Amino acid sequence: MNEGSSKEALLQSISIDAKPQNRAPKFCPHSSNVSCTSCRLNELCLPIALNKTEIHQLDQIVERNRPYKKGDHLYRQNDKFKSVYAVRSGSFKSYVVSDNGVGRVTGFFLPGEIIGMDGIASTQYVNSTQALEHSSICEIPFSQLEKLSHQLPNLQHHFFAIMDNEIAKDQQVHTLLSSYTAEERTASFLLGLSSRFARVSLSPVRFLLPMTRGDIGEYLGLTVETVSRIFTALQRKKLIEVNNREIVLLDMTELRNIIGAN
Amino acid sequence: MNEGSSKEALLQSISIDAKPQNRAPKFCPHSSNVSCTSCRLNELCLPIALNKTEIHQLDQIVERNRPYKKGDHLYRQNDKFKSVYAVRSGSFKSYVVSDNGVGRVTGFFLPGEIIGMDGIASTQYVNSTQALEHSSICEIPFSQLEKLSHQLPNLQHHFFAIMDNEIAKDQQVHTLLSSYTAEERTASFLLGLSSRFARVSLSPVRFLLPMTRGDIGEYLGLTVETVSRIFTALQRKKLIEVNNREIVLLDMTELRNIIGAN
DNA sequence: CGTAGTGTTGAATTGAATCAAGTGTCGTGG
DNA sequence: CCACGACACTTGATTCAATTCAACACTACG
Repeated sequence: MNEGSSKEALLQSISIDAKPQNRAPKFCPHSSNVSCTSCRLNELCLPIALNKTEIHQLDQIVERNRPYKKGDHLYRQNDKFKSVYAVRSGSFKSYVVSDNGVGRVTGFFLPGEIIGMDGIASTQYVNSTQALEHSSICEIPFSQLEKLSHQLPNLQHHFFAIMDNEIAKDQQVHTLLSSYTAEERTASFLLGLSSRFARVSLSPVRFLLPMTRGDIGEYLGLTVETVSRIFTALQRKKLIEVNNREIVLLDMTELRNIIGAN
Repeated sequence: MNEGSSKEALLQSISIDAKPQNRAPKFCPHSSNVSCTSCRLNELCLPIALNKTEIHQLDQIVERNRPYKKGDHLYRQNDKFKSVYAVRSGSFKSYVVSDNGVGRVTGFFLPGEIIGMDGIASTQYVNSTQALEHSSICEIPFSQLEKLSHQLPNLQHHFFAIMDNEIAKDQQVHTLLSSYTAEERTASFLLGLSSRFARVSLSPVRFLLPMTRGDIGEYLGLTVETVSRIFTALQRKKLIEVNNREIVLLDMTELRNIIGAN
């Protein structure tokens, strides 16, 4: 249905760093961009649970790098661990490549989400992470974050919580992979994306996939072909509508039932 | 081969709280048991990276509960999050049960390992955790651990690292489940156990499985039947020897090749 | 405009699940 | 101390979901 236009609209809505507002840096004159205080994501990101003064302190250690373009690496497997990153706009994927060249996608990251927490233990990153589209991030040198955490109990607690969410998320994936069928995995994946888009005030029923079918397959433990087939199957059942990267969730209830049935 | 005796020997060696030593409490008079300082696991557990004074402070907040017997729960899904636990002896499994009654094992825990870090974020445990055999644990009230972490940078850092290991471990499982065959998963599982036993100075080639085939299956995303079949297949190939719960790894190199081949 | 990357669809194959029947093991109570 | 019952494990036959192999269409970018 009226292809071009709806697609454009979507493309706009999905791109977080849209147009107008958030230019002028306020608290971080050395930065080319918004401070944590004025960042629209501060309700989701590290600043959550911090008061004004505390956020200001956090601001001091955040480095706002140049934008990354599609395919650019944030870091690579075995690089020395140095920072964690908060996605400001765009999206990223983490992946590992085993010796024999088989790749596996370990995660996708949307705005407001934290990247790079693997590596704290080992002092090296265990994943590679690259941008899926034009994206921008905030870099937070971990040693400084750690130091600041001593002074700000809220920050320490919050950071524990973030890491813990990571664990919880991984365990959900564990469940997903160990007992779900291809259809259940795919439905669950779409619903997961949906609520993550909702978190950043994007439509939970209409969005563009930033990743390829191949990426999805490597993440869900399925082949490209299977992912593609499931998409068409779900479309045939009128649960979703697919046009290339554009997804419309037509029947969230029924999608949830697919998983709930398990 | 000479069943009874070898099995007894194993049973002894696997049971961490063996016999002689570690009785008399040293630093913790209120405890019925050893202090962190004198605990044989202190090289693996939380005290790592702490100095004597710091360990003593940690000691103050550790509660050494009565032993748990097989099937006893440490906590259940949705219980209010209160503590993390360090396994002193024995073993535990974590699991979730979905609405329809299908269970999934989310992890196994051996001596020196930390249980209960799910829940920090949500304030409720997301798993249930129960003893697989007679076991004892150290309970560490999290609020106090958090407070102490402010004072002891080493502890904070170490705890970050522990959580991070948890993440790394989950990601390995992710890989395992998303692209490995039943045989690869099983081989990987056995090798994983092997090195965890080695960590606590038990034989890495000869050990007793504390869990059932069913547990293994629920953990690896396989059925009981498949796990059983793979065990016999690996035995036929002379890579392992199986007698009920007793496992002997005959050819670790070849077991690693099974995985490496992927 | 052409080429590489991305996505779809079909047919054949296969690895693991399911169904089914049976043996082995352990803990409990008589 | 033995017998019983519940649970744990094994093995075989069949089925089925997802992979593999193969061919082709679409899209997007230099």
